[in-house]
Amino acid sequence: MLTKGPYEATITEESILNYWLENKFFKPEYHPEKGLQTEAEMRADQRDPFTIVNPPPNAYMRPHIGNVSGYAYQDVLLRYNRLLGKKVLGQPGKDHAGIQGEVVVEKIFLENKKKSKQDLGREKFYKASYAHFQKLMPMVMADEKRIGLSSDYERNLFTLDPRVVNTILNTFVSLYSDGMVYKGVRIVNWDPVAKTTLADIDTERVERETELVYIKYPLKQEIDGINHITVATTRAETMLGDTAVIVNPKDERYKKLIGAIVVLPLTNREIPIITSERVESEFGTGAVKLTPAHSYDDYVMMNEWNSVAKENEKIGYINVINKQAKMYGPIPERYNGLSTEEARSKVLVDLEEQGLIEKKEAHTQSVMVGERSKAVIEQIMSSQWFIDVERLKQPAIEAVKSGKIQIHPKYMTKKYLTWMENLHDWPVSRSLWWGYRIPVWYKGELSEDIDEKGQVVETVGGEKVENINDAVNKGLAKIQIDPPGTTFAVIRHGATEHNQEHRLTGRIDTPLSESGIKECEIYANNLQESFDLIISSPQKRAFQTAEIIAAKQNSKPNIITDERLRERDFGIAEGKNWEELIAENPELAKSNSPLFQPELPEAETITEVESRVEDWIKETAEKYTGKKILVVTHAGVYRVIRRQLGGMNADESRTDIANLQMERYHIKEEGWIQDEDVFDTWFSSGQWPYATLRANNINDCFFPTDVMETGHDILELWVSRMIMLSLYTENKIPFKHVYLHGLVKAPDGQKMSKSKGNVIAPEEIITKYGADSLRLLYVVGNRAGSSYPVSYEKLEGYKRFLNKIWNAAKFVLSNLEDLNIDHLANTDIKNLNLAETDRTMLDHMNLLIADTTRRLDNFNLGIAAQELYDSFWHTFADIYLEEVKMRLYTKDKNGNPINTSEQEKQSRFAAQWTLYNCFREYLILLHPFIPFISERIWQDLPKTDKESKTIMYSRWPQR
RNA sequence: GGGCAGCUAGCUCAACUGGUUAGAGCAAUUCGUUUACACCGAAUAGGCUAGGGGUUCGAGUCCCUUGCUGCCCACCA
Repeated sequence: MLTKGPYEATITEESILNYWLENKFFKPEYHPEKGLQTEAEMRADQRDPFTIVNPPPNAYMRPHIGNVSGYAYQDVLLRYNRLLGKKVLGQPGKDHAGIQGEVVVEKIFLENKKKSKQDLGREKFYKASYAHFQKLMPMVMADEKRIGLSSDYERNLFTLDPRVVNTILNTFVSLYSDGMVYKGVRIVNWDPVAKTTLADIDTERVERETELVYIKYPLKQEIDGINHITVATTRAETMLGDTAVIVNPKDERYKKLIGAIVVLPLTNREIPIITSERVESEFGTGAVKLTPAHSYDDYVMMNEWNSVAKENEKIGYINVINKQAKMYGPIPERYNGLSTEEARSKVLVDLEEQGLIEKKEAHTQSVMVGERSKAVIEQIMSSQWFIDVERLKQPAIEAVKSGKIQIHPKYMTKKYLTWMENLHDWPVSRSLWWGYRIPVWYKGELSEDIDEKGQVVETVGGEKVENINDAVNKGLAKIQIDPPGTTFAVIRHGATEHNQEHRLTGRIDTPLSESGIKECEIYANNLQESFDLIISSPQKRAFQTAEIIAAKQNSKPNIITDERLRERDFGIAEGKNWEELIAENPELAKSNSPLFQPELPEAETITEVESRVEDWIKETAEKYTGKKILVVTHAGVYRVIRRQLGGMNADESRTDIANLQMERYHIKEEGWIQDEDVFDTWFSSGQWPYATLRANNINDCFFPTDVMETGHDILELWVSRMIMLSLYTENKIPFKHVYLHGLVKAPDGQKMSKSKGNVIAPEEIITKYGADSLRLLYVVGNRAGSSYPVSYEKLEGYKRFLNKIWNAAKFVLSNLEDLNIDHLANTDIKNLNLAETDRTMLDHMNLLIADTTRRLDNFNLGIAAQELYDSFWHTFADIYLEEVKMRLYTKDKNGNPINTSEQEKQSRFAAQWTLYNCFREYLILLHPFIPFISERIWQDLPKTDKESKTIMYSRWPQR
């Protein structure tokens, strides 16, 4: 029974959550009538799918109240669609968080173990970080559960999970083979302390007092009595790398100097005067020294100039600062090796001596520093991996323009399109250890140097390479998932039934069972690897398996059979020879086992099998060096092969799809070194929707997904990438709708941030007001895209609303106690003696159902929730319940029986009927928003046998 | 500098494609109530929807314009 007194949200919610989890209601396998199905049954289940891939939160820290808000919106949609009768999947995940993740973990190691990442070494650091993240993930997941997010936690995935690796890396390899990946020299933000390149987002700006120095650059030839041009700079030392002086083409003062040659002081290099609209004539002298290698703006201006300039007028860059932030390259010897500050002073002294300094003035400059290291960022030229987005962006623009993907709120569409249309090539490499290491292998060490002209050059094993294609062509680089060498991927044939009978007949050529074929097909569909060759046992089932897989391979590999892979004795499957097996189980000898059929080869001992398999491996590895081979055989030989390969000091990895396990063994070729960089996190999270579903082998039933729900702040960074990569890899849109929520602000309206110390933990709110109240705060009256502050007044109000529902439930249930629920369910509305107030209530209900449905369908969650709130409280509770009371009571104040006449009884029944139906519908309508309390009351609501035991799988009311 | 959004009751926000008298919560004032709920109910007050102009039978909503506020992008060498 519902307890008397105020509603105890926290206690109730915890037990309801356990009830849901224990019954596996969050799994798409759960069916309202059939209960929990197997994965195969779920796959065959004809209900419409509905999928939301949850944006993966950072796994290293517990989310704050704003991070959790998204789950509330996602869950409203998940639960609503479940009530509509769909097969619903919420796919959760946790993010490794790139640079932030690396910094956080390193700090912890430094504090706890007094070891830096260099002390640990790359491999150990990665493993330790992985373990650390695995430990933290359940904590982050606990918060997701607590807010009620009804995602399938058993399918939760970490972004670096081995099951998603192949998908992510494969995309890069295939982008490369489609000519959409290149390595190019580009200006980067280099953090000389952290020794890494930084994305702009990982930097911040600080104000610094400095001096703006006016320097005279002499002209080679005097023009109209002018013999120099004066530039203003705060970074005099970079003049050693100047390649032009740039002025605004409209600036009258310099018009006649455009195209003139300047002799750069100190180095005596000759550089031209060129133009750019970007130069502001009012600042300094209106003439700017151009150092494309060390200033992002200059770099941009160089590219712009070069894109329109004639071939002989193009300018280049000269890199004069190295990765230690020291002066380096084609510069006078006396500056070599100085820090930038030392060089600046020295340059100024030298210029002063030559009388080239016109004046100095104080200037406030904002300099870029690393967000974590606080070190001054040097912009330098470096070779980076890029993805050419030209061919990716058009389909992604089209998908949104055509309305195949809809963005809510609609005005954000423009934000997306503007960003996409201005999108430039995407630099995807990051100098980190924590992430997907770029699958490129070099024959010898890759090194990046500055040559005598200040140009970035790369060498592989000491040999200079022009670009990555050049390196590949020369055999110095390979772009592939596995390390160079021969790869054996081993699976056994696809039969699952292993009853005794099957095993006994299995050794002769029986075909795959129906379920075996199905299993193989699922496997082949979900296999994210391509093979050069398939080698199969000549036995039927193995060969069939090989054929099914080969048919799904884009590389169309040949299948060859090898007699040595034949399994001759089922006994070795158990690791025993047949004699031992019969000794254990004498019944076998009496059976019709083909084991005793004379036409078959003799059974072997394990040693014999091992020796023939060993021969085969050696021969194959030699014959097919550098290939990737899939080996398909029967279970016993399969095990022997694995054992043998495992003993060959080879790298191992394993994937399981359906009931089939694949183990890969790389027999590495000596001398190959993998690229040191990892991918930008957006490269992996940009593949998250299909990468997760593939890893769980359910891409075929749940992709494309229905809704991507996330904060509007990462529309460009994340959503755009998912659309591009999905259209490229899957040739499908990743989702049909994008719902962008606003950001939750602190109670004072300020942005919530750790540094401001105004971060609120969800736990804090939930223990005080309940998860349902918090969900209402997120949803009620808020519209997509708009930010809103945390309001304790509102939370208080929503807590009271829950209490109102609780008490209304007590009233309704206590007045239905004498009711036969089957009788009520079978009573037609026409036979009821409805009062005016009943009809008004029922009409109101019809309207409410229609409104709520329409609003949820249109993603107007805030209005839907608002109307439900108002309707329940002010129409149902305040008006209808009050009006109906006197008809329901069976005793007056003094305990005397009332409502005893036949007419009164009929009226009472009509009231009960209306009360029951409306209340029941309210619970369902409210359930997506406040799942806990609605479920708790549902448990006590009288129900017919046909009705779902959990409100999660009840039916959305139809009108 | 470019783009986007916002400006509505004292405060925080709604009003879905133009359509009754612009609504909630909190705060305020008055009254009531104990067979669901004092974590309640009823009522009152509070608005030239930032200013100005336009389109329309009709504008918070569409167009123009001015002024603030916030966010994103590009940023002074």
